[in-house]
Amino acid sequence: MKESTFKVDCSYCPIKHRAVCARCEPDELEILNEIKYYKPVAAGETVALSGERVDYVASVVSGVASLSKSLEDGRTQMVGLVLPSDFIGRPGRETIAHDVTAVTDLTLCCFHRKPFDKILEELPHVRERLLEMMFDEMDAARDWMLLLGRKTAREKIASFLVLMVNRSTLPKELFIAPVRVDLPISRDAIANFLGLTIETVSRQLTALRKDGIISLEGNREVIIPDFQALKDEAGLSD
Amino acid sequence: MKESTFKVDCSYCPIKHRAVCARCEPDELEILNEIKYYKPVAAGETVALSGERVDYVASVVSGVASLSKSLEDGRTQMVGLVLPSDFIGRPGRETIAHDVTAVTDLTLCCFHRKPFDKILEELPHVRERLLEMMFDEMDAARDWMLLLGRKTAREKIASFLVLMVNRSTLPKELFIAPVRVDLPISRDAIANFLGLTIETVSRQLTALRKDGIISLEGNREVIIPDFQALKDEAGLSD
DNA sequence: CGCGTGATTGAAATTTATCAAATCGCGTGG
DNA sequence: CCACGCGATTTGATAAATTTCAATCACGCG
Repeated sequence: MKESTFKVDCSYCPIKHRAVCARCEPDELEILNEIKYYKPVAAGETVALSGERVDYVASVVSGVASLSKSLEDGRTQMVGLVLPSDFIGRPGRETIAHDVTAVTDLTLCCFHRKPFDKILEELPHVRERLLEMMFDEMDAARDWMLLLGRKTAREKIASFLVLMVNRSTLPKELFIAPVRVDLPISRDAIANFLGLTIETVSRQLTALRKDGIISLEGNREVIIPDFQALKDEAGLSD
Repeated sequence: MKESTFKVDCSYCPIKHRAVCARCEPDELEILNEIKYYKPVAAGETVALSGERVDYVASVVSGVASLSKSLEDGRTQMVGLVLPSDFIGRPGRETIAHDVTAVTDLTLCCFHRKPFDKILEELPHVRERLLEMMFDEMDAARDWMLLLGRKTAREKIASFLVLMVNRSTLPKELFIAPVRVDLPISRDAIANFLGLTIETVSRQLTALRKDGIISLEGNREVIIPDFQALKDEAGLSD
């Protein structure tokens, strides 16, 4: 695989305030800048497979990726939804334990593993920010476990929609009903996210529509007339 | 809450090789030692509730604790099983997002939040080790999500038993069949761990027993004549 | 305009939960 | 040392939720 890679000035970076480099001083940024390279990935492409050796870690600059794990018979569960500014990879370890797939077209800001490991030792602000991001991810994972283990199909769908709204809509926009969300992933991916089948996802979406909680426009757009009503369906905690 | 707290010399610490302080130099240990205090917690007691302010973080020295989250109607999902050497709490944040309960009698090695936050900034080896532990926890959480979202009840039980064996048995002991494990938690806790009901847990244990995969001795002891056979039931990946 | 992929709908099967009752394990007091 | 009692566990019958299998529908594209 020899795709075109390139480099872009950090000062224009859309994720500079939230990514792993967010806390860096200019001189630290310069050091990171030297080892970084951009890498585009087309939607649907596999970034890495479970067990594979990956010689870089990366920040997602734009696009959506998914992390997933599978059983031998093909059942798969998404275990991470990776949005812009999120970090991919594990410093200090060569292999990964899950598949990474580009859900949409993706731009990665990659760092070769070796130099990045060294940077982690030398730049406290990177290590600090990475630790904080891991804690946030852990909190999200725990919410997700509650969803997977205990929520009903309807609650799962509602929770998912609430999550999508929270991630894509500015807080103040929530006061102007109705809210619109664009789903970044297919029904199949939603099913893998929620531990359901495609059919159940579809059925629950129509059920919510028939109950007036949402309306659907095309396959990827959801309109929510009353966000609170949707949250009530989600079993709270989101 | 005014329990007896006390302090113990780090050199006798049973978890010194795996805890958050594992990488510390003697002088770093000394700094940690100054702010630490031991705290015993009785089995069944609540260590902290979701949303509560907690003014310390801690390592588990001995015993087992659980992290769990609940929906308003009482459905509960365990989101973490905390064993000796594991770390509890989130530096840099005052409140926690899940309940923490002592499953067995517990000894905690606590650090007041404020000084610990400062130590995180000053002692690179603590920060480094904590980051590594978080990555491990994240990996475990992702395996757990696959289990919750996609495994059948039987596979969940088998996976749980495999996990218990791996955590409590030395690798070389696995070659000497049969393997014995002591379950650290009740059926109810197992159900909360696996996203099942008590009844299903009980039924699947009986089913595995009838199929000759395990045998049960009392309520807390499991004997596994053929560990590989059990792993086969777990759907691998564990 | 037909094809193909993704989504929806329907009917039946399966898994797991729920409700109810019996039994077990174990510590306690006689 | 043993009967008693209580909580934990197991077992049974039934109900509910979700999956599975099958068919149809919708829409973008060549």
